[in-house]
Amino acid sequence: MTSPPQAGPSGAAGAVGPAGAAKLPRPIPEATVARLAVYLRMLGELAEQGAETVSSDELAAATGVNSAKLRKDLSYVGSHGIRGVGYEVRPLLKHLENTLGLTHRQAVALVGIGNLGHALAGYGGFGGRGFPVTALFDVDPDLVGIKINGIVVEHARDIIAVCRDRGVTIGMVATPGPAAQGACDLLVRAGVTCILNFAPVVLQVPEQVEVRKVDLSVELQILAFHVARRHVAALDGSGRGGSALDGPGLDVGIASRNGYALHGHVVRET
Amino acid sequence: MTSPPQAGPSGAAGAVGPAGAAKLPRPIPEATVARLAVYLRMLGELAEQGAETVSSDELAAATGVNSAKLRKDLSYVGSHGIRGVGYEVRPLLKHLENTLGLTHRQAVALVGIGNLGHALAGYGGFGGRGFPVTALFDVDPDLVGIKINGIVVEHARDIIAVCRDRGVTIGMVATPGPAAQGACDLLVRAGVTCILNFAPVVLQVPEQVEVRKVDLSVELQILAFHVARRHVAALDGSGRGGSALDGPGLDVGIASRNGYALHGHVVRET
DNA sequence: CCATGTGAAGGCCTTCACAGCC
DNA sequence: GGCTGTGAAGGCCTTCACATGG
Repeated sequence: MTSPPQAGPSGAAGAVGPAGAAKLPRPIPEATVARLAVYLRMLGELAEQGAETVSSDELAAATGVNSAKLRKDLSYVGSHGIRGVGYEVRPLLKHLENTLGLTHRQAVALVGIGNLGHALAGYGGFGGRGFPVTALFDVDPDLVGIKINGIVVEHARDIIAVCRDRGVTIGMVATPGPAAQGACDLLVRAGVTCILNFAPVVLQVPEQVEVRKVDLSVELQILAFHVARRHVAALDGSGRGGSALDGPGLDVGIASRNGYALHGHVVRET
Repeated sequence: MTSPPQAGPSGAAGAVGPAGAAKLPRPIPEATVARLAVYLRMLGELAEQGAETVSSDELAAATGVNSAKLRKDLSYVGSHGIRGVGYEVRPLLKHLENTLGLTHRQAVALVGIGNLGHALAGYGGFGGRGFPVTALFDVDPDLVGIKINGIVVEHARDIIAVCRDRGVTIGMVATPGPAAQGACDLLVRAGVTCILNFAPVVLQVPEQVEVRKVDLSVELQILAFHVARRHVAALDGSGRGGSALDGPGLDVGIASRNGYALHGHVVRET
């Protein structure tokens, strides 16, 4: 046993210099990596709108983070902002794509074509963002052989061969709970080192495999807790003292800071 | 600012819990709440297997966390384990259900019956866990009127009336990005205070509304980063595959080891 | 001037280690 | 003896505040 406690980022080794490499840039905090992807998307929208530059305040407001945090995040990737101006949209966009490893398309395999799996297979947003779903697997004879978005569903027993053949680098597990570990094992044996797990179980994986978990029931239960908490708080009748955050005088509301020109963006389904 | 740029990931103000009640001496950390739901599920499985008690080591291993963390988590909810033995499965299960506010079923509304929305609507796991999907909405005339799992899809213009009528307390937004804010606004006007957002945008909400975000593209991009990192590490520093663009000789490292991001990448507000 | 970049401070969370109890 | 419960220590991360520089 002793698999790393996976919960998002697993982790055992912090230092990324295994052998003798002497160069230590600044490691990028995990929390920062997650936000970089969000900045990236917003930068894409800004670029489509023709924006040349953005300030940290603008980009931070649009992505829902503190502007100091955004600047610090960008500093981790060696940002090149222009003082007094902001960041150049397109260069920054390219730079983040590089940092996140989005220079090459990553073939994705999906195991489990049930309710959720079917939706994931049909979701166009992945391919458009450089993550083409390249292989589909299930064990149900009624599913094996059908096509979804032009991809044939194959039997899960062929995971290893097919994934190797197509160069799959990322696996998604959307099977029922009891089947998830088996699917995961096959993906790992196929050489997949990053897995997105939708099944409600904790996957056991070798140390070098990264697992992230998306658990919809847990999300709802967390919200339920807050519903209950609100209910209790409401009985307390505390009248929310307005003391606005100590923001330096930018109390203008949403419109001015959030350009709201989301339209014109590629329509995707989620 | 009255509609604050959404706070950082999962940890702005950790204080969560009843203010005046004498029962819980300490507020429950947000991170703990998220894990309680995971413990709860595992306890359910253990109960089905007929287990009477579990030790913190066992439960921790099964849910992928450190056992000390688990004990501390349970201490926040005032647990009463038995020293030398462990925790009684069923009483603990009931206690966690109580704490998470799962004593009443929470009616859920889902806006956006596209690819993912359709899957969510048909996903049986919610109802079974106390979150019956009670209302479905879309604007597409081809969808309005059809039934999914016995629920009729209604037009999004009726969100306010229908949600109020059916006592919806939790909303899920699975629309395309540009439509998400509008859907969110209607839910809020209907009195919904907790929203699970699958759309790739940052929702602007009043302060008392809680939003959690599930962003599948971001999840994949985070994994892509780890693929790239592994690739670099595997090359042992000798050469970096011709990715020209970046500034300093940064080779991507990663800092954190402890699972902050639990399931999915999640944004909390309030 | 204005916005970036960053040391420093503070907060939340995790982990350790052991006292306490069954 | 075994396991829970918890103070204390340490780590990451966020936030502040201001020096820096176009």
